[in-house]
Amino acid sequence: MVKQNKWPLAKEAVELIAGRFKVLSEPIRIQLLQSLHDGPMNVTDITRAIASTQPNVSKHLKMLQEAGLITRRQQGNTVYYAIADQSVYKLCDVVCASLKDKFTEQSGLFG
Amino acid sequence: MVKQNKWPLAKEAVELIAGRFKVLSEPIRIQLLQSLHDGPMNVTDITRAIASTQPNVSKHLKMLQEAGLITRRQQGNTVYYAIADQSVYKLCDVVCASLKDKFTEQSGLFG
DNA sequence: TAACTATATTGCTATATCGGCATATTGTCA
DNA sequence: TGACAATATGCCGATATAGCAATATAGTTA
Repeated sequence: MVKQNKWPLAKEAVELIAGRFKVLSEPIRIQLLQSLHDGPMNVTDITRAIASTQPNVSKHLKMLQEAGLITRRQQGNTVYYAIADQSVYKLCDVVCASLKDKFTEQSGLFG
Repeated sequence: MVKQNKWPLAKEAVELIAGRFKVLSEPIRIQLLQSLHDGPMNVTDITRAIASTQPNVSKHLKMLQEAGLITRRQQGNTVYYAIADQSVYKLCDVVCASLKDKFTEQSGLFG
């Protein structure tokens, strides 16, 4: 039961949709979004949380921000990022359910 | 109201999720999935429907199939592909809604 | 078997982007 | 102002993948 929008989608709409998926297509960016799930965090703490380097984290946070998925708030010389679009969690959950189904089905092949 | 799975997700789970998004991150693959929305189609018809080349269509169909999103059925010398995972439409709809919200909000900035 | 059709594969070039490193920028505080 | 801390940016080499063109493969039919 999928709520449908206008079909077929315009070419430009398709590109925007694909672009959104592209933003989410890197594990580190999924991790960043996850680390912001329970509230805003600054770059240093995020860097520790996901065990990456600060420049790399900053770079990917910027991409997420430009995509409108997170917000940036500077306070003194520390910068807090926060989730701007809760739908990303919905997307992850839908994918998780799909993957789970798939693996369950596959394991069923062996009784 | 987002149904939560186990958090934080394991590193391997994050990679699988990102991988699923990566499959959906190309406009042509979104188009392919759309063209299969109303039922199975063969490669030639799909190629016409999305105005691409046959080798390119075959390549991307293969990727979608390997990701478990579509199925392949050969009948004679024509091959029919069909949707295997309806969740992709759900994903597109969630993204569409998010994008629509974003643009609505932005247009609101101008009264 | 030969010709034909439908689909898949391979080799290629061009482009995009990742992570790492060095460094620039900006804010704070002594 | 100078030293320091937090964050951002620019450059790099390596890798991935898109689309194209040519060709291979497999099924059909005469």
